Amino acid sequence: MLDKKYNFAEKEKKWQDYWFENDVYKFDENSNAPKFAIDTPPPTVNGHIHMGHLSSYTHIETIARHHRMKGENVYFPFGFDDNGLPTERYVEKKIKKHASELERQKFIEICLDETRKLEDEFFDLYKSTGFSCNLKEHYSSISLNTQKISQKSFLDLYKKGYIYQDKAPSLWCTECQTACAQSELEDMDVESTFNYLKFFIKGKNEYVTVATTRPEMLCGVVCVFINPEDKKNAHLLKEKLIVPHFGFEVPVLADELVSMEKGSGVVMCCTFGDNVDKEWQRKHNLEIKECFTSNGRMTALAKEFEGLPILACRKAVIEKLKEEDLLIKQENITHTVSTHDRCGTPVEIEVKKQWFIDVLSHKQELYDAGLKLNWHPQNMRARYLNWVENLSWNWCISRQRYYGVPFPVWYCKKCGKPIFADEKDLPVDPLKDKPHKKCECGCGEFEPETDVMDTWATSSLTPQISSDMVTHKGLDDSFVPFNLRPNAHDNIRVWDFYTIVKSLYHFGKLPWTDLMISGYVTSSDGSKLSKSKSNGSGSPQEIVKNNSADVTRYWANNMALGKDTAFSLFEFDNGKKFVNKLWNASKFVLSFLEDYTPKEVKLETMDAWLLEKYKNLYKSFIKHLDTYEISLALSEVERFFWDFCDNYVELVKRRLYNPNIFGARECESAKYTCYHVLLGMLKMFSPFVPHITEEIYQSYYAKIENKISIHVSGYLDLGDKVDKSVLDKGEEVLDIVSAVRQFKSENKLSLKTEVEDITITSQNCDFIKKAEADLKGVAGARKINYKDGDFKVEIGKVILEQN
RNA sequence: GGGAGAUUAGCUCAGUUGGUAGAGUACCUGCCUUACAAGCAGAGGGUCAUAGGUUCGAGCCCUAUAUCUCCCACCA
Repeated sequence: MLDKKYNFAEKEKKWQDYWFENDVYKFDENSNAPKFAIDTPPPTVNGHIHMGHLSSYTHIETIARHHRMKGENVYFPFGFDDNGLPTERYVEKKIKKHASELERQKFIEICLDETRKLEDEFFDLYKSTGFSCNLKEHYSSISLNTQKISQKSFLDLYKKGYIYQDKAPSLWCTECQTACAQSELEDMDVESTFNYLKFFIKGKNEYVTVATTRPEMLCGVVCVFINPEDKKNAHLLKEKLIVPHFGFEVPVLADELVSMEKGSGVVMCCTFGDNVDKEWQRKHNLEIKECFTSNGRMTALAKEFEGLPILACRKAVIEKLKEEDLLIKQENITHTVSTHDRCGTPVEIEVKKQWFIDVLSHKQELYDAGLKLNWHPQNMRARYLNWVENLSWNWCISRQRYYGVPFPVWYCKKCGKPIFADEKDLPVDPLKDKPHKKCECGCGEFEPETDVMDTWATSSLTPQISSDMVTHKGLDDSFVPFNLRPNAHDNIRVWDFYTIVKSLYHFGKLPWTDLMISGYVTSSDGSKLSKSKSNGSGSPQEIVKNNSADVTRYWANNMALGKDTAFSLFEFDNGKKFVNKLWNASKFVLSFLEDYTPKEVKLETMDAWLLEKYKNLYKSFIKHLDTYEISLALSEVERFFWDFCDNYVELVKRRLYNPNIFGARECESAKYTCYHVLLGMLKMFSPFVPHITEEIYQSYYAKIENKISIHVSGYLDLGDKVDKSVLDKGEEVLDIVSAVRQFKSENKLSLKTEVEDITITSQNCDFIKKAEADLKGVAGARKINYKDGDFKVEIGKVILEQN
């Protein structure tokens, strides 16, 4: 017997411990069942988790449970992305110090320590939400084993010619003082001024107007461009121009990228103010002039402005130009600048020696990969393709930082050639370890590579890192392709893209077959939730604790796939009601099944109808979950469930209570139906609300089915041939019930009020007659008359209660 | 500038092969019905953004338009 009230706090904890202790969700390496491998997103350990993460993980969770219920051998690993800049930034903020202020080793130790604390918090939340990933073992992107895999990947791609080192322009963050990748850029609107400056023509008292938003870069101007079609300014090509204030001269060149309409139609070029400068530098082989130091100060080029931060210098230069009457006018504008997603600082372009993975020469291959993968929802494919089409930088994987996977590389002190570590020695830390061989030039002394790898250079290997926990094969493709890569849409251009790159380059294979892309949870005002801003409505820990894991999961599972949803606790009410109803309905139904053993019986009409309806539901339920339509699957089974409660149970409860009146076989038929349909529903609900379904299952069905848990008990498939005519005719019986209820409601009568008779006009009287006993009961009718014709229900005389 | 999505009841949103507009919630009217008042029954409430088109038939397909959100590009 189930308790009168369901105590979620007690039960949820109980089952979480039970699942954990009994390894209910363990992946079976020796199983012959079809494998379903999930490339679980390792959360970035850089702050506290929010409802967005929780909802996205719930979706993954539900899919994992679904496949387990289908009898598949589900590989659902668990890990943390705890290396790299995100973590460093988190730690820097926390200790209020820049990494460069500490000794390298000390800083790394603090990072390790802080991530461990956060990881404990993540772990507790995963467990208390009932996640069925393997909680007993997890990978970490900073562990030595991961470093080994990551370094091996580096060596392999270098050997295959995908990785190169070059002194080339790369994106630079002056705040984090490191190179970054195109995928780490974020747009930001900034108030700025468009400054129209006088560039005098050498030897003449004439000037050309040049407009710029970056006057502080005047010291780095290398030339001025006009459009080759620009007849008005064509004469300038023969002239030299004098850079305002700084006074040096630069040539005028022509390039079709210059827009004649923008600004004054004449543009100054520095190396490097933006992307176009980068292209011009290459195309016209321009001199490289560095205006900024790596921490965002002006270099000696800026003369008296040397040492000033970029923005301060801009102000100072503008003042100077005003004084010298070189500034014609200023326009206030709002323009978009690219900023670093980790700190919000506008990025600059710097020329430094960096390691790159070539993606630009494989665009087509990468594009085609996007076409071959199954995206759910489908429109997310466009985002990937759009990203690949617009790639303009190779993937810079070196970071001038500290807490990350080191490059397995040294440089010869004499000739400067890189020396690579031997695979068998991995992982290596070039700062501590030394190469075992001499350089080709005969020199035996080396400088270590001090850069570390971009965190994505490692997390793009999650299929290998996670499967290594089972295969112990390291960088290996025996688990590839995984069945599913799930993540939110912000990661398409980052994690998804990079994982595809690595898998194609290493193995020539796609890393997975399917992607499931979740939307964002936004705060109630529509803004994005973030780990640093606290604009959510409480921490996930509190929400789960106050509302139960099942209700929280129910909420998350109702989000349409790929769509952003505003968070609102109000939406939790549905889940609370649902859980309560499921408990009460199960309690009621099971109270009739205490000594029941299921056996075949000739079914009553409405019982047969419900079973047909179940079969119909089952088919579409499986279809929805197989295609990751979680919310549709849930809403369908839920609709069936409420219908079961309000209509079917009402129809048969008298039969269940009174076998002596309705007949033993008739009662048995209802029991048979209740037994199977409730079991089937619990199993279907189990991926969504795992705790309450387990509690109900364990209190009754587990013994009969002899299963350790509902979650590995398999769905209840009653066959897929559905008799559509039975479905329709059964609905007509419900229409009769509905008509009687309406009559009573309109006449303000209690539903149990009895009536003398009802007269049913229908073309299905033969069918309805077979359900007469149930119908009489629920309608409170003493007699039923039948007529052939178009559907109509007439209610006879009301029998008033006799006291 | 390129792309994706949204626009359906007062509110939040479903609606996946084109076939009489749905749910929850709110409001209203009833009902203590041998599970559930965190419940049950019933009622009202919609030119499915706008304008055209295809079709016997369009919320759904096509073409424009409007408003909003997001991604990308531009960012002299």
